[in-house]
Amino acid sequence: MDVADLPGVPEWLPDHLRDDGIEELYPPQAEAVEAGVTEGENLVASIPTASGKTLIAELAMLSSVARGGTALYIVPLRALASEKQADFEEFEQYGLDIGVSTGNYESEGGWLADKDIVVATSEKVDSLVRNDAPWIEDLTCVVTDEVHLVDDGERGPTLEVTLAKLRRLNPDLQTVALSATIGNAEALATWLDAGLVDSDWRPIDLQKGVHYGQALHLEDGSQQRLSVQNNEKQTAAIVRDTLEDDGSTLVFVNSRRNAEAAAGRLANTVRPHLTDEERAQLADIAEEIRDVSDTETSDDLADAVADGAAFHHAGLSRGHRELVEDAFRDRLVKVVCATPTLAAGVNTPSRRVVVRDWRRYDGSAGGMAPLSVLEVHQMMGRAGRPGLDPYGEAVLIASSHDEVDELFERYVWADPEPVRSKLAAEPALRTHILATVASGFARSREGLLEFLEQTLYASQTDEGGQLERVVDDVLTYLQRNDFLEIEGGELDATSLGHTVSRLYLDPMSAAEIVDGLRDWERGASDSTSASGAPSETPPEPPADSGFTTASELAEDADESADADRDPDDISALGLYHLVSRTPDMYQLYLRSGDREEYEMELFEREDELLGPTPSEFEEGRFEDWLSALKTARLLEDWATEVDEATITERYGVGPGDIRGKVETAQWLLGAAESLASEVDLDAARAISEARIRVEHGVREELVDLAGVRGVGRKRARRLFQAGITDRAQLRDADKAVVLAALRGRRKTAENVLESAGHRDPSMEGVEPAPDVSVDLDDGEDGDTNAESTANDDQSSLGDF
DNA sequence: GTTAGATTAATTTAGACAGCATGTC
DNA sequence: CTAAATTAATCTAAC
Repeated sequence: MDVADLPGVPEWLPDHLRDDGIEELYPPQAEAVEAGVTEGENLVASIPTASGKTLIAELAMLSSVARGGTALYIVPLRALASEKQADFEEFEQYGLDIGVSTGNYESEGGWLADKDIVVATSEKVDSLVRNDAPWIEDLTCVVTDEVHLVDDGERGPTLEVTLAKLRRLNPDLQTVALSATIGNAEALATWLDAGLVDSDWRPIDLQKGVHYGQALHLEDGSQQRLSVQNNEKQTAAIVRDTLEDDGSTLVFVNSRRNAEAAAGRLANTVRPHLTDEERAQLADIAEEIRDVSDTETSDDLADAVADGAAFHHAGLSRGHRELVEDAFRDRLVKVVCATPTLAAGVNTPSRRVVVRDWRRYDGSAGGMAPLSVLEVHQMMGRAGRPGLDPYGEAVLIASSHDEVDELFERYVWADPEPVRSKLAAEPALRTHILATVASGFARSREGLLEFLEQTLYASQTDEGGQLERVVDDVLTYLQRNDFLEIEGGELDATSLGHTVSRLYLDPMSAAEIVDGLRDWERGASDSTSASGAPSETPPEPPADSGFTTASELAEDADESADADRDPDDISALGLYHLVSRTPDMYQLYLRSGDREEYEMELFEREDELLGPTPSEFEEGRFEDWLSALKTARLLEDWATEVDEATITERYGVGPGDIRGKVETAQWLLGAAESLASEVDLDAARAISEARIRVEHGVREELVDLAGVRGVGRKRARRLFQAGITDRAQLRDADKAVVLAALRGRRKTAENVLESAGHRDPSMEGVEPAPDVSVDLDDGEDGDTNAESTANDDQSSLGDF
């Protein structure tokens, strides 16, 4: 189909596409147009990655906007949100306004209602619906990227429920859903009353194959000789073979450690193939990587990158990931060894893809479980860069002759599994039922069931029995914990329930937080193994309404516990532990030896924790309590300025993990603050301080300084040591002292003074004061070596 | 008694969304 | 219903 023949699109679009070198639509795109995407029709497109999904989305959104509407593009990852934003900003030259909204980033330039196209994560959309964002009703077109994720047990239900809500709020809404190739695309189409484009077409050829021995067996029956020399591994042989053809390779492995080890080994394979020019550029990138953070992970990565190899996993910080992705796209880095981060993440195509490990540890499966066909196909789909490579090849590695056949059967020739709704699970419904009632989508049990009829789950099952049972269990739970009231068949969210729903908390997290805080105020301190019934659910609040009531005061007398404790005495550790044991925080793994270590720690600091310690005989709960303590300790270390390298080593995590924990803690502490005032508990001040400290990673005395833009934990500490102890002093500070404290970096010093509001931030002609020491004496308590870091880079996590 | 090397046992294991309210002399 | 790659611990044999 010629781009000139597109019905319903803005008149500038054909020329714009031609400027991009697009004269003809790809076949699946043409099918989509024939099915009416540009004319407001619903559509499900189940097509391979890199076969032009983005253009289908753009055609739908642009034509909808041309008719005077507003479009929403839903993505599963924040990184994808910014990638799509960059794509769509091309249209700003035609007067379109693009907005982004995710948990940690909101695009500037005013209200989302003024935007023509908004990109957001599914959770953010859900949250906006819960908070009655008015522009939701103006939407005319919603595009969902990677809809096959409705199959995901944790996050799938959110997407499912959110789509159902959007469609219910606005029956005329055009719904376009983009999916990887899946087994049952027609089920999705039925659910969404949509036309279907289901195609395997790809713009460049993809050959799947299996390597074994000295040969690469391809799916078309042919074989390529691909010999393994001396001691090298199969993967190395494939990488070498690709390099000889001047191509790059993406290797998927099943653990972080494997990714790092493989990258280290493959560096030796790549090194001899680099030109001097490439070596020099790679050395620069390696330096940038070292500058991102001062940890072992960072060093290892830099070493590999200097040789043209890299690893990529969630333990890397954002900066690391971006440097690796960019260097790989620029073809400087020739091999990336990655965990699944790269399979689902941003677009990083490669000539060849190697799926080295096809089994991955899965606790719930009791060992190594084979990856799903869908997941392996997603990885393989990264092979072949449109316009750059003549073809793509995706290779599985077999270690025996039998395995060759098994891999062909299991993955090469296999169809992806059907997608199935995971909505009928209690944790998912706990959250979504509360939200559905709180935002008025349903006011009775029947209304609730009727609403749930509009989900994929309902369209995939015949008997509603299972769903009804779970709904009733959840309603009971929500009522018992005072999130919902049920009166004469009428459902109503309590004020607490409304707050919880708007804060986007799992009700169970909210219950844990409220109970913990209340427990502290009651001063119930005879905690050891005194917990009551060994039930999974947290203790119930009093049956009558309200929380701080006379009945509780009476309880105090009963227990003859300590007098009420001062909420200001709640320690940061106590609060970090409280939010860490919540289902919204994903826990750190307890390694061997950790158990004893944190049992000791628990013994010493039990008084600081909120709520009764579970008995050691309640295996699961006690373990959770300990691993929450480990997480809490990590957060406490961060908030006492312990060096990043020390933390990564002490807890066996990467710099990216610290960031993740800190971010989650920030969010949950913010929510805890709101909850505390909601239920009239007086802990807001203590919570707020703990939150700000973990946000900036500083001790109490630096909180003010670290609030200045451009000042993170390290610079704040240096300024403090130089005698500048707060923002006001910084504003009127002696420039020589500031410059010395910032290790003579003029530009940095100017920026800092400017954001502090200094009347004359210019550093021209200023010399660093000689008597200012700039050595960081890390915030260690002396139990481990505290090495001071050599560079001045900010490990502040708050850049966004 | 020491130590290099071999054998065995234990340990570890992917990823990542969300609140709120903005700032200045 | 299921594993594999490291790493730590232990053992062995030669000196």
